[in-house]
Amino acid sequence: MTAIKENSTRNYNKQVSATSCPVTYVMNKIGGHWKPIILYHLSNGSKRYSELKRAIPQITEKMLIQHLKQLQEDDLVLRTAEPIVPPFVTYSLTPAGAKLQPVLNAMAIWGLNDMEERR
Amino acid sequence: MTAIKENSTRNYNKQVSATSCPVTYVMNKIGGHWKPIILYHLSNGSKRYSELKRAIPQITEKMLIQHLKQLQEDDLVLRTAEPIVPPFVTYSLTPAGAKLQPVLNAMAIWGLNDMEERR
DNA sequence: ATAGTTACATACTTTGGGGTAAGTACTTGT
DNA sequence: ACAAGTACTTACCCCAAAGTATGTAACTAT
Repeated sequence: MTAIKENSTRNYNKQVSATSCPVTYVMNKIGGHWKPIILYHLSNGSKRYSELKRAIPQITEKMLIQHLKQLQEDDLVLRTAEPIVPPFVTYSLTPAGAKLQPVLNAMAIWGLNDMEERR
Repeated sequence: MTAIKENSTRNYNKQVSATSCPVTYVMNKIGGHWKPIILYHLSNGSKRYSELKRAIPQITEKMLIQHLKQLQEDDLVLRTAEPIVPPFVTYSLTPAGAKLQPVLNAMAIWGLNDMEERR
């Protein structure tokens, strides 16, 4: 999953910003084209991998699992796999992921309002 | 300021996400390593270019004006130049930029709480 | 036997954000 | 004459995120 070059200025600055600026810290967790959209779809209850895929048609499978993995690592999303075949894997929000909802809502409200005003 | 290739899938998806997902819309405006930090420093009142530069020592001048320009284009920040020499340019938050403050606060609060919990 | 389903994995390429370094115009202080 | 300050600009490079394409295991239904 894309190895990072630890000793680049870019990466260094990112670390610094993330630890010193809580807003950047949040954006590192929910940034990326698809993460907010994934979180949105999971906010209406847990979904299977294939359900998410169908719900977000433009996303490629690579991007979908990549972001799902990152969201798991950040403890925002929980993966539950039933050991049957064909596989049955569901994704749901963790408590931390659920606590993020008001923040996402606040952002969405500002965004919608701003889009409205600039029309 | 880094020309964009309009007809790339990447850029297309970004546009789509930004117009269909209000959260992504917001992140396009406040994303980037330095934008939240710049907005934070402006939230305590307007600042000169050189004051911002000194307040954020790690940022390069290129990044600083680049982000300031984008923030102006997004109508979050207002540039006021007095026609004297040496130049006297101040940056301040627009009403839209000020309205963003509660959102940034909500993000910061979640971020700080999350950082705390994972220690 | 073979086609389909599910949930991935992996190699390769592209590109846009970010960093480095240097230069500019205009004036004031020494 | 020249150094210093202010607010930029410009050319160039690097790399990590995103996209493209293809493959895989294990089982079921026809």
